[in-house]
Amino acid sequence: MTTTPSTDVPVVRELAQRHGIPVDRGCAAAEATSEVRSVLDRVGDKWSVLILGMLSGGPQRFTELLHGIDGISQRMLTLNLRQLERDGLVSRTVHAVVPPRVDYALTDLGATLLPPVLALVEWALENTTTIRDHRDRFDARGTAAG
Amino acid sequence: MTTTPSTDVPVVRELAQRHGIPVDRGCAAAEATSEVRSVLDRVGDKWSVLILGMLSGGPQRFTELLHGIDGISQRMLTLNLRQLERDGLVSRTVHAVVPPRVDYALTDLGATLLPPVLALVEWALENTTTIRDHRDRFDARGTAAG
DNA sequence: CAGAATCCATTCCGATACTG
DNA sequence: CAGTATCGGAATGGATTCTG
Repeated sequence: MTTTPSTDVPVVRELAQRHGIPVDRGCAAAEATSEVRSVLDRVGDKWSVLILGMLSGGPQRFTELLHGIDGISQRMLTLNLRQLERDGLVSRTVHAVVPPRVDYALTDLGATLLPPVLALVEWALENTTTIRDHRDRFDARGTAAG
Repeated sequence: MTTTPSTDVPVVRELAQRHGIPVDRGCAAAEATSEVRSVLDRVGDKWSVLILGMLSGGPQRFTELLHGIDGISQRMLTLNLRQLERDGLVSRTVHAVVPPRVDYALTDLGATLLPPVLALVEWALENTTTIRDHRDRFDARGTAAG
C-alpha cells in the first residue's frame, strides 16, 4: 500500500479513459490507480475472498465465520471484516442481546463485487491443471540443471 | 502459501462442482482451493497485475518493464516475472546477443487471465467514489468517537 | 460471544553490490 | 543488459491474554 506510485499501464489507461478519469501522460490515472490497487489488494488478501464467499450464502455471525473459514485466526477475521466494512462491502449489525450477537452480511456493493471475483475463481478452477503442469515442468527444469 | 486449508465456502463449492471437482463435505475441494488461492495471490501481488497489464500491449524487455512500472524494484520485477513464468502466464525469450536481450510476453494462458482481471479493475474504477465515501465516513465515525 | 491488545516469529522487500 | 546474492528494516500474522 503506502503510496502506490501508479504506472503507465496501457490497459488501465484505456479503462480509466473509458470511465472519464483524466489521464495525464506518464501516469495512468494516479489517483484511481491506488484505489484500484486497494481493491486488488483486498482480493489478494487471502481471507477477504473467502469471507465474501461465505457471506454470499446469507448473513453470518462472527463465530460462524471463524469456524467456517478453516485456518483463519480471530485476529485476521476481525481485521479483514473491518476492512471490508470500511470499504462498504460488508455490513455489521450488533444485536443488543446477551451474549452479544453480531451479524455480518454482504452489502449491495459487496454483492456487485462477487461476480468479477467469482469469474476469477472460475478461471482458476478451469486452469488448475494447466498451471500445475507448467509449474511442475518449470521446477523440473530448474532441478535438472545441476 | 503454506497449506491453505481450504474452506466450506458455498459459492466455491458450487463452482467446484460445476467443474467436476469432487467436494467431500466440510471442505470445498481442498486441493483446488490452494490452487485457486495461488491465483488470487498473484492477482493481489501488487505488481503481477501491472506486469500483465504492461505485457498486454505486446512483448517488453526487462528494462522496459522496470522503467514502465513506476516504483518496482529490480528484485521484485525478477521475482514476479519468475512466478508468472512458472505458472505459464508469461514467456521469457532470451536472445543470444550482446548485450543480452530478454523479451517477456503474455502467453495464450496469460491472455485468457486478462479479461477477468480487467473486469475486476473495471469494477474498482466504477466504484472508486463509492468506496472512498464509505471509507471517509467510516474513518470519521472512528475519529469522532473519542 | 465478539472483540481489543500485546508479544514475537516469520516473511517480505528495498537497497546495495557483484556477475556473465 | 539482465540478472543473482546478501543484508537489514518493516510489515505481516499467529498465539495468547484480557474485557464488556
